[in-house]
Amino acid sequence: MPELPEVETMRRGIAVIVGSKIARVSRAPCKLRPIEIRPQLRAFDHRTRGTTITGLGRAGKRLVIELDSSEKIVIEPRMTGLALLSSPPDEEHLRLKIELDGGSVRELVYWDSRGLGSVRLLRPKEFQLQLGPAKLGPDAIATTAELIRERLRTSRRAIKVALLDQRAVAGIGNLYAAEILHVAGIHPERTCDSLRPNEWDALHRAMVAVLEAAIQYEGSTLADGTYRNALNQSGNYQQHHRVYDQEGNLCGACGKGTIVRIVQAQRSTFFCPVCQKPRSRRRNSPRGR
DNA sequence: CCCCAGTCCTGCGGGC
DNA sequence: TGCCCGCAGGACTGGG
Repeated sequence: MPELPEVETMRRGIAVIVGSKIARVSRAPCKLRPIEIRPQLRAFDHRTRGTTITGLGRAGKRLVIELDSSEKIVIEPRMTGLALLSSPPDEEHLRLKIELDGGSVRELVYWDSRGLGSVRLLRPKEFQLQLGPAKLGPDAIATTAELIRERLRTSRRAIKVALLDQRAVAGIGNLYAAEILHVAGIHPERTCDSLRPNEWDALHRAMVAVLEAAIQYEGSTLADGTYRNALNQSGNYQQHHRVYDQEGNLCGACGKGTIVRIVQAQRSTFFCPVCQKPRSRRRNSPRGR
């Protein structure tokens, strides 16, 4: 599931397309339901044809292709979308082709097995509206402990749930939320308003450390094998998962706890009950007669 | 403000 | 062996 590290890997992997011209945008002959493209293909092709790709960015979990027309192509892979320069995993899930001119690669393709993703062409104003600060928080890898704390410290939501809120902080999904909280030693059910300043610091440090390590390893390719880099190669960070999908395994960090799975906001949460204790309340709870 | 359930979608694995 | 069901979840929406 592409989260920040996977999308960042995609971005780096397709960097060679900068400077190329878009020759044509076309749908691949995919028999499955077409993915969402906005505007519709005709207009999309018309508005992009002949433009030059001037840069590549990332906005949280979205890939941003900047054009010299000042418009931007925003690719949102959701669960299974991939931006590829070559050899897609198969032909039947190939959804969109962006044919290129004047560079070393002939086309950029969008492949998506479940088809939940989207490809959109946005004018500057639309981009600002849809991906601006009102909709997307600061990028998880380029923010500060103070900023995160400021945004969340009065919230009564569980910290794990809040980390998935892209308006609070952008780029974290279910997998990395679990990994980050484990490294930070914070129980996923702790409410935001219960975290102390030093815990926000620990959370921020863990966030940067986990996401940067995951980028170094080119993301996580899970058992379903869906996530791949621009050249259709697997990531390697899954070998370093401490808690995600590790239910029943011994925690590698403490060697004592067994990883458990709970459900929060209809999503699986994995954690180590030894490394991530709920805040002790013994001290202040006068109980008994 | 926040929470919850439902929605989109396909592939896979468990259970019978 | 084959079929059905439920699960995976990112982002969004509508109701409470």
